[in-house]
Amino acid sequence: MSNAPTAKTDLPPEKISTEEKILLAAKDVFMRKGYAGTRMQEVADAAGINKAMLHYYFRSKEKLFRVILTEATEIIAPMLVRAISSEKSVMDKIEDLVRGYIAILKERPYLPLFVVHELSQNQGAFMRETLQKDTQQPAMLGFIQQVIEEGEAGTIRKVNPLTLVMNTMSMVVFPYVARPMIEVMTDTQGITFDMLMADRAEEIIDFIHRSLQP
Amino acid sequence: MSNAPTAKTDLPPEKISTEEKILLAAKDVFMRKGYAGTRMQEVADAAGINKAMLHYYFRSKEKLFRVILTEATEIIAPMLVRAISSEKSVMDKIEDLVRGYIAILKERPYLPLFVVHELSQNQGAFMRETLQKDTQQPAMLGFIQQVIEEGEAGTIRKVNPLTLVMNTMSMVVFPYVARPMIEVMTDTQGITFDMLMADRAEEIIDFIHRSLQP
DNA sequence: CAAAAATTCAACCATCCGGTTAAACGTGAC
DNA sequence: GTCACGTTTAACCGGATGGTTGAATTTTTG
Repeated sequence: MSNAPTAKTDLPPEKISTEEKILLAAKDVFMRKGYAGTRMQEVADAAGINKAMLHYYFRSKEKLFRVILTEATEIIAPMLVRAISSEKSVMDKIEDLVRGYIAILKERPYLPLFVVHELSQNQGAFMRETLQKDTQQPAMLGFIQQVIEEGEAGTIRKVNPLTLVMNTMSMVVFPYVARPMIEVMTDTQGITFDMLMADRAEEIIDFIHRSLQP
Repeated sequence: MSNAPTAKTDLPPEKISTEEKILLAAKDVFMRKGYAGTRMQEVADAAGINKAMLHYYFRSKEKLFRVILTEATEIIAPMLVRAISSEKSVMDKIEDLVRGYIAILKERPYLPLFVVHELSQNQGAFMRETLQKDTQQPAMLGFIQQVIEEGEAGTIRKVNPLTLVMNTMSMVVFPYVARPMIEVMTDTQGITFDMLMADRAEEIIDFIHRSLQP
């Protein structure tokens, strides 16, 4: 699982290692099909290699899956923490949070559904601890405190901090989770998902901003 | 797949037919594990019957699954349509929508994640058409029109109707989809999911109400 | 009650699937 | 060249899994 082969994959510009090909293919298939729905053969085909190679680089389906899921969760939690750890006002932090997440989700639309689905299975059990550490930092407590303080100072209205965070995350993430359903409901009307999402960040920010008026 | 057996399942109060036992068990297992993650043996065990019975009543795993998924989607779409088909104001319809959905979700917390996950697989392809019919009724167009009219009349502020619906649905449904993650993030702080959800309906209504002020 | 129909079960089958093996291939070091 | 090492492949293995069968049992019907 270590050396970089130079093998026959000699696309002149990029020499992408077998290990990387596997990782890329596995990410794609696992994200779309989930752990249970993924067949090792399909990953091998997607990577353009033999099935045995998967077991050569990663010892088992579960090991390979863990790499992918860990990578996925390492994108989610830090983004939240980063946004609320700055020195800005509550509303500015919310703006950073909304814009940051939506930018990430535009690149990785399958990510939330994947993480949530696997976390609800025993498959995801192993990363609960990691996720807890990431999200239970002083940053979160500090933000909760800040929401209360600004509420009392009158910068924003008094609001339950957890409700605020939950509402924000809901509006940002849910459309990507519900994407298959949204597409079913709109695609006969000439509306594409991307059209709906084009100004989503600003719409959400406006919605929250109005709702936080003192 | 028709007659009601009186068999040995003689629990004095309720005589629940084998077919119903299967349906109940299948609902439970499919909802938690998804199609790919479900084993017919597990369904049989959960129903307290032999595996061959499943194939006697429903011919295959897929047939059984379709019954469950169809049932699930027949809960979701009509609720939306019903709420927005009344003669009430926009804000009152939103209130009905929020309270109605949350009542349903408290009974069936796995439902959204299940539907969305399967819909994103080819497994769910067969019911796209059904879902389209349900959600593209005149009711939706009427509601969109009403939001625009009330915006011009000044009852509420001018707002993109689709954004309003999407924000509402997001805040209502997302916590149930993200439940595994929310529980990971809060369970060390003595906060339970039910505590978070206790006043959720009223919090959402308040949030939307404030955001719709002209 | 006896024949017919519906229901239940244990055992079995074919296929799929994750994983293994052993041999072949390529490449860099000496 | 050739030895050693990392890499690749085809063939194979055993267990899990969806599905089948035929006989036994129970319920319904005349």
